[in-house]
Amino acid sequence: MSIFLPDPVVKRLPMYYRYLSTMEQQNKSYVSSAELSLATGLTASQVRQDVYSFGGEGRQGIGYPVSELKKHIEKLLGIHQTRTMIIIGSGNLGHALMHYSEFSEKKFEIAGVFDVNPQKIGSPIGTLTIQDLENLESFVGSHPVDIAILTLPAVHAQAVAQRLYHCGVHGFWNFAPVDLQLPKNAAIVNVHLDESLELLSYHLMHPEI
Amino acid sequence: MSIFLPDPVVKRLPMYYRYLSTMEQQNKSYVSSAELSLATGLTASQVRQDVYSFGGEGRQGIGYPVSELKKHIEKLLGIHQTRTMIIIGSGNLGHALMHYSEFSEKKFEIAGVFDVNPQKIGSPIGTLTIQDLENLESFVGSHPVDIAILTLPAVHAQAVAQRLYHCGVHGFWNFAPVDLQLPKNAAIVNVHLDESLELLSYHLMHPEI
DNA sequence: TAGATTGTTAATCGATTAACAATC
DNA sequence: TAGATTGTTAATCGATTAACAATC
Repeated sequence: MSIFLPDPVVKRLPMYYRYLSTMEQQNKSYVSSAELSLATGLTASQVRQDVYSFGGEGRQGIGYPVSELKKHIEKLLGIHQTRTMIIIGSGNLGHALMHYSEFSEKKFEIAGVFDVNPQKIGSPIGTLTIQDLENLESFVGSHPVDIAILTLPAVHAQAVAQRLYHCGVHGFWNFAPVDLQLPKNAAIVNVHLDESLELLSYHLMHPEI
Repeated sequence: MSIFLPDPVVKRLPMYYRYLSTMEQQNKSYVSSAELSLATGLTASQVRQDVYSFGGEGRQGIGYPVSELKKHIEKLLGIHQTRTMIIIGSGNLGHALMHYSEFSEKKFEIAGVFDVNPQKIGSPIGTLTIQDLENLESFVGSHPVDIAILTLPAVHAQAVAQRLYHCGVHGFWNFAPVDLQLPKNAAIVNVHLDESLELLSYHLMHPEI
């Protein structure tokens, strides 16, 4: 198992995983780099280089075994194991993610939802009850939590992230429009929706040929 | 105004814009590449190279004028003008984006919401009413629409995107876990939440040092 | 003037692409 | 065997970093 993977390769792993999942459902047993090239928009050469770099194995003259390669990527991504998540902030986005059905299929489970608004604390959300953010440390102390989903206002994100880090939560899926400053062993992935939309605006201004 | 900007630079524009906005609010008039380096995590050299490449101007010995640089990026991104959007799919994510308050402040307006579910059609959503997807073409024909937000099931995304493209909508903010195949003058930005979460899982598996 | 910081070219680094031998 | 396609090294391309002259 390779120690180091370049960041561009890592970022492409989920996409490979998605196409391989689709192909597996279609009972496709082997896929060539040429076919993956067509699906992903990458060059066939890059597909081969990627698979080579992350240690996947194919059969010359035949292609890559779909299920096997999928399982290999699954392990690299660590999505063969179940992850426990909590949601911080029960606003619109928090609610949407609470009910986002893709998660359960993919072994990501939501174990708690927290808010500071007294109006919301105690009210039901899915099969759970919104808890007071005051209880964060005690909850995390008694339940294993892998990932915190941050859907709270930007001004509070950094402080809450620090509290989470200090009680042992090292994974952050951050929807607040700020960059979190945490020790480098924290795993942070940002979903900056405002920036994403601004990027779309740019491409509308500057369409390709 | 530069004709071509490399993709990595374009992707950093929204981040520069965010930091410059914050600094403007703090009444900071000039910012150096060293300060931007600290904030963004990029090197000062890269900040200067970026600004140089997208045609921003600073003052030697002083730094970059915050408001001026912000306005410059604003124009590049095209977010000085108002954009009209419609939402396709009034599920959890569609609802959340409908109420996402960041938009209105930033000149992105939602003009319509569409669904195929007869139970939902006709019911209110914010200040609007959910419309039948059948009415898509007639609505777009009589209202200017810049961007379609796709929050519908993956299996229907491609077909609806094609309908939209053919009636003149060329901007797609795609939340469905598929890659859309459209003519290359279409502007597509994907928000693949499942892939984003899988990437986080990878980083949890392989923390930095 | 001295100090600070940009503007801009050149050097370096790393990612992508090309090529083709290996082999199924 | 002939054809197809991977595995792997080398070449190329482009992005980042370094350097320093220009100038505020």
